Amino acid sequence: MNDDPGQRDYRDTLNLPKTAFPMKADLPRSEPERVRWWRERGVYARRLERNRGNAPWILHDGPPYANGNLHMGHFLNMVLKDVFVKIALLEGRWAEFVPGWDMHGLPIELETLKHLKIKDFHEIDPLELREKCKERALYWLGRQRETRMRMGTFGEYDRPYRTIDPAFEATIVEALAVLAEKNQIYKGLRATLWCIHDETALAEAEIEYREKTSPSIYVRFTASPAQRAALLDAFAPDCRPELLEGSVLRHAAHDTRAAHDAMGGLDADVPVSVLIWTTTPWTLPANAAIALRADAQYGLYRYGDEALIVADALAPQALGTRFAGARRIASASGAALEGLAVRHPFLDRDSKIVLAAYVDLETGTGAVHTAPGHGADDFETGTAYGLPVLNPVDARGVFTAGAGPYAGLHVWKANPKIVEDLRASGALWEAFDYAHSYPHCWRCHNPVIFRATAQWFIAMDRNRLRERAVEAARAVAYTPEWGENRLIAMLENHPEWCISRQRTWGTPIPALLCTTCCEPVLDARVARVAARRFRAEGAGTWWRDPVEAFLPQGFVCPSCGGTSFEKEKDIVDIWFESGVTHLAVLAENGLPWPSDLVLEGGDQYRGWFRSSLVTAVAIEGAAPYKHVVKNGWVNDEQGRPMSKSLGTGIDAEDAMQKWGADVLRLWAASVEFVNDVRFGPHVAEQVNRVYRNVRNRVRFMLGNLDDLPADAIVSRDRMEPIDALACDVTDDFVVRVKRCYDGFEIHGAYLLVIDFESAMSSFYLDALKDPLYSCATASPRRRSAQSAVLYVLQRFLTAIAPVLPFTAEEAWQALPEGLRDGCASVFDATLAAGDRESENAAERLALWQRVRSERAEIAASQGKRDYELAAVLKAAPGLYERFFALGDNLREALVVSALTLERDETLPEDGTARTLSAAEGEKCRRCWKYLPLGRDARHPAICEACARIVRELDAPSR
RNA sequence: GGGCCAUUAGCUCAGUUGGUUAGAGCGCAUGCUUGAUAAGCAUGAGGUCCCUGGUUCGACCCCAGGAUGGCCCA
Repeated sequence: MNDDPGQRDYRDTLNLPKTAFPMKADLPRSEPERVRWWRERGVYARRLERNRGNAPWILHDGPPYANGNLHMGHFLNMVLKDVFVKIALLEGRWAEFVPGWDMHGLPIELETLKHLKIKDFHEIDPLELREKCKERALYWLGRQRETRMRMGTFGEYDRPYRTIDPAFEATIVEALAVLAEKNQIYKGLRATLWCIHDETALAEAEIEYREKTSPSIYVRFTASPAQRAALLDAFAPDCRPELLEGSVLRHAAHDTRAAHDAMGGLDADVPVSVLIWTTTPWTLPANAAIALRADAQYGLYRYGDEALIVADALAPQALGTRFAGARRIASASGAALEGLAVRHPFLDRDSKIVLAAYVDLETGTGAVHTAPGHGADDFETGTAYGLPVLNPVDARGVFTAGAGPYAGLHVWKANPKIVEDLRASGALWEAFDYAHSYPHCWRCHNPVIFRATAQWFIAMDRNRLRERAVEAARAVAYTPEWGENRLIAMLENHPEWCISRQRTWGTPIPALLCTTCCEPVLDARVARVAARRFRAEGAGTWWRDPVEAFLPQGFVCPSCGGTSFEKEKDIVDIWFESGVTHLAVLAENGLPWPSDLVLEGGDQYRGWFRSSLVTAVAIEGAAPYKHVVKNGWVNDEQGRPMSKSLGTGIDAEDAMQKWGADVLRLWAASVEFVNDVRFGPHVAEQVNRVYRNVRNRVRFMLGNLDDLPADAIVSRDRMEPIDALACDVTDDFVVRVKRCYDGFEIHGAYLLVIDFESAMSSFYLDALKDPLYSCATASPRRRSAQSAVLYVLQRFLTAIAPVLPFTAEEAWQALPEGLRDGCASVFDATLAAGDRESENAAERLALWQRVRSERAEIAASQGKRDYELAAVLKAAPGLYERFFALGDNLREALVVSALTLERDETLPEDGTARTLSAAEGEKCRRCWKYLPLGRDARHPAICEACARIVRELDAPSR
């Protein structure tokens, strides 16, 4: 210890920050503890209970699929949902959140089969397979549930909804009953997307498009002699003069006789063919027609010893190198050729010439090979023209006897064989490999085929369902706004919804087959019996119990009156299951219907947003949600999609282990989530630094509140002017953050938070260090400052709590108990600005800004800094009054040792002028300001104010 | 091939109805501080606002075409 009073170290007489809130967060370790802490205390449940009775606000969870670990895409979506739920809770609304899981379906069934090392699912008893699938789904649900809670999300995790619950399965079947009653569901033969690997029909939402190389072939469909004559009759000779001989013909161009003359070179032995293009040779056995476009011009092209019919627009492309040697001798519109026919290239069958709107003039020949059994468009054309629906392919993709010489061959193996045969027979014009995007099964990733089978469909065009769905969609709000058009396009452009699947792991469609008349029966009464049984004992009863158990008293076949039935084996599409969560979850929990918000990735416009809307409109007559918010895709740091197969996917659990959930949650706020976003180690590190910023500033505030007794808190109207201003600024911050939150603008709130805390730190808190450190502990100046810091911190923590729940709670718990406003958790607090009169608020904020900019000017001045300076500040009259009212707070805020404020009428309105000079006196060893020192001989190195404080402290305690 | 979305500093993003010198945070460089210290403060460098045309007195902003990336659809 130094006895020289001039050398005394006054550090221990200051009020330096002190807090248990560590600078280093160690989130990966502390967060799981906090999750338990919240659960043990029932923080979410308590807050929800307190809000019950207030206005409800329900975010309805679209169920993630219970298969595999959660990745950053899940993280983004789940955290965003949680942020909105927490905002609503903090604003006092009844925001019960029931998380859910989609647990039936092919991926789990396939994974389970793989697990059991079973190749063909027909080999295992359905009930046994279902039991195994259930175990598997529950396993994944358990893991995902843990991960989801680890993210810091709140919700009813003890009673999530699960599509495998008996009550849920019953709801699904009840929904089918209602649809059956409303005549909204039917079984029909249609060309549906079919996976030959998984042996089931697929919905459009289960398709992904990938690159595939297919044989691209141009094939002649040659006319028989009689067909040839009819075709030539329909053609008019080309009237371009350079191709015609003699003006007479030009004038008689539309006379068929003249036409024949013009085609005089076409001897009877010159074959005439329609040239078609296809990339699916295997569908040729099912060809029934060739579709042309009514308004397109088709030319009859003479090449060598044959004549070919192709669309003029495509002739150069279709005829390729041989186009130059071809001569166009006649033309006809597509419409003129309707109803004619040519021969199938290898089967004893005609192929009829028909018209279809979808024939394009971009690729191919303008003459489209049409097989109603193997294409959706083809099927419609077939229906319109009464063409046979040929489907010579079985469930595994093997040709049946109907395919003639190709029976027994797998479709993909048949492709080269058919091409080879066509070449041998001379029907092939051209063949090459063609890379294009082709539909694949999104479960097994194999290419799918179109195959006509009998399936159950939701009839979109009965009862105006499609139109009503569009109308309902128009009544919904969207973020982004173009989501409305997107969703409506999905409703309008899609055919009937195929809801049946030929698998085991799902909810059975309670349909019967009448053994008398062989008609399928889906009857609401039967479905309701099934629903009752499902509710009581699960859907397994459909496989376990005899058909009689599902027949209502006196049930007979509606078609023939028969009384003998078999159960159908189809299960329902999982999109239908998740599409009725609004019925199973909202109603069953006593929550309002429709929900206020749904929030999913953009792929759900075609998925859950659509399926939910369709079932809701069909059953309830309205949309099941009020607002649709879409979040973007999570790509890697180069903007490329993350993919499991490329190993670029990032597991949410791993990321949380590395950076902590709060850092990642801050990332979610730092990006514009509506757009596609990027994530990777560099991005995470950047956000991590921002996080540390926030954390340290919170820590600083906590450090200065450690000794503030609750009864020393100064109310806002008795605070010093600058402190009251800080509260005003904080109120403004809260109001603006709330406005962002209420508009789902998390990123906007993030920007406000960054702006607010950095301004607070560099301006207010920085200037406040002197009063906080060097004023007497319990002095009015210091208590006022502390009270403002408390006010700022409480609001700040409440405002960031939705995004940074772990950190906000940790900081809240680090507050001295008396300073928590009676809130045991930050989630007991209310997100609201103070109730102070907002009168003159704008003026007060302007004053704050004005002081800030004066401070910035002084800080930027070269040479001297901080307390080395004394300032003379001249201000125009109006401003002078406002500055004057701040008293010594103005000097503090400008961080100078001395300030002279002068009124100057010559300055323009609101103008100021500064004169800076070296402060007189010497640096006080205690407060570091430059002041006259040594008035107290016992403390020669400190200023008078400090000396007074030190004397007080040095005095023997009473 | 079609529809939609995005493109502003190395990174994440602001940019009000078209109007002087396009901003913030992080990073980087330099300095200060060592009583927020693996922190805090200040200053600075860094931009062909994706490109090309057009409208306009004036365009990051409006229009047209194109490029790149993403999603969805065929």
